[in-house]
Amino acid sequence: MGRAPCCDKANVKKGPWSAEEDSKLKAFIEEHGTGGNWIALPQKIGLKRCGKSCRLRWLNYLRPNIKHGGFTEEEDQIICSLYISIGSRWSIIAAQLPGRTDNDIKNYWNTRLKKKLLGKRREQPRRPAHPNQSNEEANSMEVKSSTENQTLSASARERMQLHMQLQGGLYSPNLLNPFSFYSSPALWPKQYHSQTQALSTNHFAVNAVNPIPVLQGSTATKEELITKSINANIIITREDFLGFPSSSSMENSSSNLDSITQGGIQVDLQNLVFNNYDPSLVGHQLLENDHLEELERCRELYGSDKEILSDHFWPASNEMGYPSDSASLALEYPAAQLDCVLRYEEL
DNA sequence: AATTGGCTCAACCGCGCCTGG
DNA sequence: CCCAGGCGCGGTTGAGCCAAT
Repeated sequence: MGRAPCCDKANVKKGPWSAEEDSKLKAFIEEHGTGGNWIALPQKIGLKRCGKSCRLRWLNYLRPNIKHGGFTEEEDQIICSLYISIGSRWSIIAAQLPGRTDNDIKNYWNTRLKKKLLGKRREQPRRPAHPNQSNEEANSMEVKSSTENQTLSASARERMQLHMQLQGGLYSPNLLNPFSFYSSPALWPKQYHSQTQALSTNHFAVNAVNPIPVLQGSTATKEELITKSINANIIITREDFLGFPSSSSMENSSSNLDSITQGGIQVDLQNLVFNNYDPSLVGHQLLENDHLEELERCRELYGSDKEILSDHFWPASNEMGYPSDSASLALEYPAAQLDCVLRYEEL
């Protein structure tokens, strides 16, 4: 048995809203509010519309201070960075862009921004991964890579592709690394600056000995945690976030630290989202020296097999509750596998 | 001038999550 | 604990517009 429909579909008007319907809905909500029940709202106003349709119309079009079109370069960068970090969580992305709706951002991404970013890639040959590798070899690797990517979801492929492209610096100097946005306060929207104090003290206990009780004690929803973690990644250092420096970050210069912390942010975020945050496992273990040695041995033994590499360089996936097989790992954590491959290519 | 194909975006749909009884 | 109703989200659709042919 299927779910009961939210309204009487036969007696409900569908399609574009008329000016009269708009003004009725707007006037009512401005005077009385939604009353906490969208389903009952259309009857109260005398509109032959589904409650969900009213909600959508209000949120996406009639609500005050809504902006349509005219996305700025800064907004492009925020959308791109967040999409790479968290994927198509449009409502969370929209929450970072005042006046923008999730629907608007989703449409903008699907119709323009994605093409703007990914389109550039086709225009240029891939940069060889090794100094002695020809462009032809690099391009043939890309074809192989795109075949392998068939096992990933469309979204995962897209994010990997974007990540790789931006690593190559083909779009904007500000996005040489997609997370350069996070480490560049000049690019942050204004509200981040005002939120800094509240977020760092209320939710992540800067320099706390152990951040876990803070997270566990939080009453925030999963979505709020994601949003806050994004903000937290922007406004506090990894050291602040963990309460202690990771072994990797202690050993590295600031330039190295950037790539380490920025890559690790994705891991941190996933841990947080999936409620299995374990500071002992955070810190991009593949960058530890012993793993680098193991990576080199692996390269000699297996060549460039991505699956094997990700198996070797995500050894703690079981303990952390991640999927144990690399296909699932790649599907759910494309950034993790991508990092394995990118790191391999650097060697 | 007519046709066609691509693009945009408002709106719809289905489903998972949350909450209150 | 269970269930029903409502909410909110992400994916998809299709009408309208516009440029190219």
